[in-house]
This record gives sequence, C-alpha cells and structure tokens, in this order.
Amino acid sequence: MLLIDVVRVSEAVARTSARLGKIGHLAELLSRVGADEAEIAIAYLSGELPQRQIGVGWRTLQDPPSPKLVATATLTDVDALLTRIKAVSGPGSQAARKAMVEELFTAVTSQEQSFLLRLLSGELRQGALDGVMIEAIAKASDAASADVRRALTLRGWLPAVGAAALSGGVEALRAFKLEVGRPVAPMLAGSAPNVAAVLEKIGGEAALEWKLDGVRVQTHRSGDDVRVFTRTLDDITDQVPELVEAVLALPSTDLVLDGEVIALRPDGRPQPFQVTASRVSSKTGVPRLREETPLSVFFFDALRVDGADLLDLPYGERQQRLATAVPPELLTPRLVTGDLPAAESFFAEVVRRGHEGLVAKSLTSPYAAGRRGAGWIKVKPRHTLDLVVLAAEWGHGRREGKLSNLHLGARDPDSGAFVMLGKTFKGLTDELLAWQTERFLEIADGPTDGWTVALRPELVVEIAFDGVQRSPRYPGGMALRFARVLRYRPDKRAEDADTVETVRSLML
DNA sequence: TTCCGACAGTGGGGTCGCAAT
DNA sequence: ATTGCGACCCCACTATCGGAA
Repeated sequence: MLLIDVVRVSEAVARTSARLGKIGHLAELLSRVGADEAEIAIAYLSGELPQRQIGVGWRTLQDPPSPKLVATATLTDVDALLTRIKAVSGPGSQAARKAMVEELFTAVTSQEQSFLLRLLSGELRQGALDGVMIEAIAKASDAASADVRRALTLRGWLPAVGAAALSGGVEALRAFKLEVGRPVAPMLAGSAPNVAAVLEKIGGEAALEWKLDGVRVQTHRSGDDVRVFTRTLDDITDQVPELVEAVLALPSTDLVLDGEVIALRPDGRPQPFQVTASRVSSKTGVPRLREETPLSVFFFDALRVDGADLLDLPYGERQQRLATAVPPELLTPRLVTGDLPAAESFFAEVVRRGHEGLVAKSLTSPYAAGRRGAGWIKVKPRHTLDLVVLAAEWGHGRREGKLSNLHLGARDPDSGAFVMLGKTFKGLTDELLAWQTERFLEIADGPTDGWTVALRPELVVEIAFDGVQRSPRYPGGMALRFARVLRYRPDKRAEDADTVETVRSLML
C-alpha cells in the first residue's frame, strides 16, 4: 500500500468531526490493507510508529527538503527507513539521522511530508488515536470492540492486536493471553474533587488505597527471571534492584503484580516526587544510588499468581490472592468502607503522613486497561493561590489565535516585583479564552517575541495546584505542580496577590 | 430530550542519557 | 564541562460525540 493512501484517509478523518464518520474512514482503509502492512497502517493512523521512538524530534524536522511531485513511497519503504534511522547510534549519529530524515522527505510529496512531519513529532491531530482506532478495527474485522479492547489490555500494543483481528477475526482476538514477561496495558484511574464524590461514583462500599507519589511498576516473575515495566511499558528492571530482590524473595515463582515504587525518608515519610523520579530513571551508579536513596515497593493488585490469570476476577477477589502471595509490609495500606466520615478521616490521615491522596476502587470491577473513571477513582487535596498574570503565549491547534498559556507570578513584598512560578493553560473554557485574549491585548506591555506577549501585572487569577516543587528553571527556585486556572479575581488588585513567602511556606 | 462516559487535544515541570559544542 | 535534544516520569482540564436513561 502507498503512503499516500494512508495520508488521504488521515486527512479525511481530520475533516470529519463525527466519531462514527472517522471510524468509517479508518475501517474502509483497514479492509483493503495487506496483512504485511497492517501493523504499519494501524500504527500511523493512530499516531504512533512501529519503532516507537526513533530519536527524531521537532528540531531534526526543521527545514524539510524539496518534495517529489509524484507519490510512489510504500508503507514498507517508509517503515524500513525509519527502522534504519532508529538503529543509528554513536558519534555522528545526529547528523546521520538528519541526513536520513532528509532522504525520507526527499522521497515523498509535500502532502506526505506534512503527514510525516506531524506523525514523527507526535502531533498527528487528526482527531483519532487508540480509542477511535479500536472501534475501526472492530468494524473492519467484524468483531466486538470489547474483544479488541481486551486483546489490547493483554498484548499492550494496538497494531499487533489489529493485524491479528484483520487476518483472524474474533478467534484471533480471543487467542491473546496474559504472557509472563510481556507487559499488559495498565488500568488507570479517573478523578473526583473530594471523598464524598468518590464514594458516590463507586456507589456503596469501596476499597480506599493510599495514593503514593512514586512511579507505577508492573512486575513479572517467571522462575528466577524478574522484569519490571513502567506505565508506558518500558523495561526498567535494571534501575530497581530492590524491587527485583523483593519479588525474588516471595514464595510464588509465577507472578504478575501491579504497584508503585517510591523513595521514603528514614522516618517513613515520602521523598519529593523529583527524588523518586531521579532515582528510577538513573541507569548509571545504581549500586551507590540505592545506598543513598533506597526505593520501597507497595503492591496494590495481582494479575497472575501461581499460574492463574486473575484479570477477570472482581477486584475484591484479586486482593485476597494478592494477600496470599505478598507479605503485609509490601501491600499498599487500604481501608474498605462505605462510610463517609470513616473515609474522610482515612483521607486526612494519609495526607497528614505526606502522601498524595487516595485511590478508591470498586470491589467488583475486573482489571481493564485504558478505561479511566470506571472502577478506580483518585482524590487529592487541592491548594489554591491568587497569582498575577505576567505574560501569555499564543496557542496552537484549536487555540490558534487565542492567548492561551499564562505565565504566573507571586508578589515579592520587598521589591514590589513579581516572581514567576510557572505556566498554565489548564482549566480555561472557550469563553474564558476569548475573554482573556481581548483583555490581555488591552494591557499588553512592551515588545513580544512573536510568541509571548508581556502584560502589565494587573490581573489576578485564582490558581489550583498540587504542590510546590524545587525548580532550577525559575528565579524564585520553586514552581507549581499541575497548576490550573479556577477563575479570575476582578475583585482583587495585583497588590492583593499572594506573596513568594506564602508559596515558599508550602514547599515543605 | 437530557445526561454522562469516553475520547482527543492542549499543553505543564523535572530528570536522565547522549551527542554536539 | 556545558548545552541542546529526545524521551518519559508525573499530570489537569475542556469540548465533543453518541449511546444510555
């Protein structure tokens, strides 16, 4: 199949706003792609590469060369070249990769260049990713989307699932099994604003688990072989020897467990997330690092114990199996209750201990990937500050022509100046975007670099955030984590905004 | 007819590894 | 030694579609 065929379908999908229309376009193409190119087509049309990452980003993609006039490149051609690009390493590799990217772009038309540019930079923006592609695969292979979804949970990679469905139908989908050593797509949690809303969503009794601010780990053991995977299914086994040893010490030799690793201080309180993340992502000097910053692991789910697959069991039963396989000190602390006061005091307790919050889980839900909000719901405490808007950046895509990303500052009472603490674009409605664009242009102050518009520091905005972290980037040495806009405060002047001292007191 | 779950899009800060400077 | 880039860890929120109620 030619690349241009895929490009044309992608453009049709982008032009179609109705989801069923997008699915129709995608399914039509899937029904005519050859078995040898199905994985490539599915990957491209859900915005990813079969090679996953190839070491090419926005910088390497600047200044594309002159295009061809006639489209002749096949999917196989493009895929082979991307595989070669990924394989490059060592000195001179950046130049070599850039040259090969030019080779690729020289071999395609401008229409194809535009598609590849967006695909390689991870911004396809055609309004269809995995969720829509799942439906398209189901339609093209005459299977139920639930079967596709379940196969994706077990296999972890949609193009492989789709290719199997297109050639083997429902039977091929049902043949996917949990395989020890190959990661499954992790189950994710939705969120709720408070404990009462969480209990209401779950409806009745729920298991409340501590939400630890660490790194998600899926751990597989087969005999003496242990593999550890992250949320995006990357293998980090070599970076977490403590976890490997802990799992090897368990009596069961056939396990798949879900949990969290976190660096704790000697007193048991959690280290800042930055410390855990740094430890987990460091590949060199691990023996020394584990002396300085040991990792603890807490498991909260069991997908397989002693040869039995547990994904379809209700959460409550999986918990019982987990408790037989893992000693209590490796289990995530939890409370099962339907009582609001009890749940709220449990929440207060976990926050007092310095942890992130709670995850509430339905006792009856099976383990299912990618369905945020169904069986698992998280809740965290919320902080707010009144900050001053110092500047704003022009938005992209559907925010084109709107001032979107806000630069936020706190007041320094000594100098009267404002200290930048980070940016946010979250929480804005279309109405608010339109309003603030107009308002910002009225108070624009001084030159802009074409991207950022500096503002007179007059507008006060109420910002919610999860915490204050140390920052090497901002002048105050601190930044807000997960800042989002709640509302503007027209009743407040810049002199009424919160101060850097207030922010600093929250960093502990 | 209204409500709500699922999805895609729009980006945030921090850190590491590697290559280039 | 420092800087730039790519990748990935954590993530919140809104708009929209379309099926459920």
